Amino acid sequence: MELKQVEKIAKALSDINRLKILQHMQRHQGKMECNETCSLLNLAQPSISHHIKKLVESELINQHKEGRYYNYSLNDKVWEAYLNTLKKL
Amino acid sequence: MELKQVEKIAKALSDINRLKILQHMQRHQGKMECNETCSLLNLAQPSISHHIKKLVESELINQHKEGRYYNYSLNDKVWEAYLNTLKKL
DNA sequence: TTTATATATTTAAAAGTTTCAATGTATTGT
DNA sequence: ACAATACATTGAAACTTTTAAATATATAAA
Repeated sequence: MELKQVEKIAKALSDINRLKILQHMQRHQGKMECNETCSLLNLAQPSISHHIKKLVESELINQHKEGRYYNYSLNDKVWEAYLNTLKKL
Repeated sequence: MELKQVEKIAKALSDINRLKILQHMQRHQGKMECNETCSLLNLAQPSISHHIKKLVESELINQHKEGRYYNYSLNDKVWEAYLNTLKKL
């Protein structure tokens, strides 16, 4: 993976709220409701939306629309590539 | 590793210049001269100093004074813990 | 001991990030 | 169709980061 992409992913991971979002996501098999997440993190809805966007843009996670809701999944390939690039830096 | 520390390390890794510094460091067995690094990255000396400080503060690297120069080494434990925490997030 | 070299610190400007109120859009239930 | 719900976008304030000029400190070399 290029350093530019590593930078982008590290940026996505460099905020405690986004880390908590990822953790929450993982523990709920990608099912995550905005309102619930808002109260979990004590943030307003646009903030959650902004954070999720950063995670999606980093390509760490995929977003699938399911009616009114979204489901999320880790992009394992990108995730692995990030960890491997760092390991071999 | 606590999420707060993951955040700090990710922040340290979230700048292309710091990634290049780490890479350069690794490829030179931790021997790194400031001036050389300045011209490599096209940055002024205080900027390099600032970036290295962030890496040291994140505990990703150790700094050993050797006369007028510094030598650096990866803090393997912290590095591993970071990668493992993310892997198991 | 003076001078040169390597790196750190302070300060301040410019750029980027985080947050949320207000508002917009898409989907579902009545 | 209308109201309710889930989420996105815009715009602006507060805060943080990046950068470098100026200056300081530590070590080595002459």
